[in-house]
Amino acid sequence: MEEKEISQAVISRLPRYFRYLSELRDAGIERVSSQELSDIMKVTASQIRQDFNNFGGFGQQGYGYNVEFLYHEIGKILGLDRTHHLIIIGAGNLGQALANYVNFERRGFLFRGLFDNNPKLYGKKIRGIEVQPMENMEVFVKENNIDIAVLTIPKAEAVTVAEQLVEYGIKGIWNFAHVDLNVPENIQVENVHLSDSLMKLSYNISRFEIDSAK
Amino acid sequence: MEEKEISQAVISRLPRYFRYLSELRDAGIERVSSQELSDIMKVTASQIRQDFNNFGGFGQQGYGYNVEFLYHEIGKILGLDRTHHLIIIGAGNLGQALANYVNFERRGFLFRGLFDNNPKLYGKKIRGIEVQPMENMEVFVKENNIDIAVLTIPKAEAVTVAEQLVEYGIKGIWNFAHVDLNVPENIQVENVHLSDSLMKLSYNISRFEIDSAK
DNA sequence: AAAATAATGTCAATGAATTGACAGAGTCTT
DNA sequence: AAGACTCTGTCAATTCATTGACATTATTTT
Repeated sequence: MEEKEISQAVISRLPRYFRYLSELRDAGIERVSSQELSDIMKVTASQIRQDFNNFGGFGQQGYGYNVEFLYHEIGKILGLDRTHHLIIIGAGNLGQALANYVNFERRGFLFRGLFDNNPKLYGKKIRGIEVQPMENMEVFVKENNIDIAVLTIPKAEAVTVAEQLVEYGIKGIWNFAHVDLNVPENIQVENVHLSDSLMKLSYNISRFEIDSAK
Repeated sequence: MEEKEISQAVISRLPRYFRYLSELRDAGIERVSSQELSDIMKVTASQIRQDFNNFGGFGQQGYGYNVEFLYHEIGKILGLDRTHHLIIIGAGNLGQALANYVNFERRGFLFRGLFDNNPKLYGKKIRGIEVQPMENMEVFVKENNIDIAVLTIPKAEAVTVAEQLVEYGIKGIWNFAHVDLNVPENIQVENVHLSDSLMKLSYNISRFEIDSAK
């Protein structure tokens, strides 16, 4: 079983394929060709075939791809066939918003715990789950088989807390703190730097105005 | 004035440079070489020089870069020297969380309005700003010189609302709805697809486990 | 059942992004 | 003020990603 490393460029496109396939599926469509997908998604058919082929042949010549099958295969590749247990560290506005976001459960991401170091929040319930002090994290992570931690705390604390979580045995961190975490290679980090994203938007707005002034 | 198109790959890195420069600046550091930045940021010195050079020479041979100057230049490139007026459409948990996020103001992104179509929310105040019905959007956008709309509404509505906003004269959309918007070329869209991000994390966790089992 | 059609999987070509190398400009030391 | 040193800006080389082309295999039609 030869394994070639798959680039993050490809991985980044998978969720989008997954989303479109889910829509086709809901619409009751059974088969789809790379050309059809290409038209809908506005990417080249070649790229679609190339991307899918990284994981082996999901299609059939002369037929195309079976929507249901492809949908499930991509789901499996993305690890959506298994259940993840996640905790949220930081029960501020963003932490609470994420805790309330029910859709993640549909994909197997189960919200299990919510932590903060503000005593005023202790005991407050979100979707049935109480805010706990951060001292409880260690025991909670170990006893509840938590694999993902969502960091929605200020950057000053984020680096230290991340290191602790790694010690407790977490496997991945979804990082909303505006700082680069310092964790071992074997721990996966996915950053959501909202202000970076907003700055990119700002750049593109400015650039467009400059360009069109010419 | 020759203008070469700058790739989004470069743009995506600018906010991170900006962040590190801001930290160096706060630490009172006056100058920095591409090699030093390289060590701190874990990217190649060559890339740093290449990136900065897209916008003209900010450094000096034998000296390096002046932190303060570089910080401001990058800020200008990102359009942070001007003020943006933004409204948030969708006063649910995420919309409220973003509305409460004060740090954006520091960078010139001023939160001006909050809209929803749930009457129960009308009049609710966040940071002094009342939730308004979405029918008010058109007049509000035009009268208040709004250039950025933040979409935190369900995907079913997002596409239509985005089209309306474009008509009203918005220049950029920060899209948190899990759908691809359909807007003209001259309107900038920056997507924040949280579930895509979570799926990527999931993939990387799964992949690492598979890899290390070998 | 054969011919025509459709569409994948894959190889090759192109294009984009990153890295490496170094000449030359500027700084620092003595 | 001269020489040693530093570090950028930039060109070239390399690596990575995307696109194009097509042989092959399956499907559909007649």
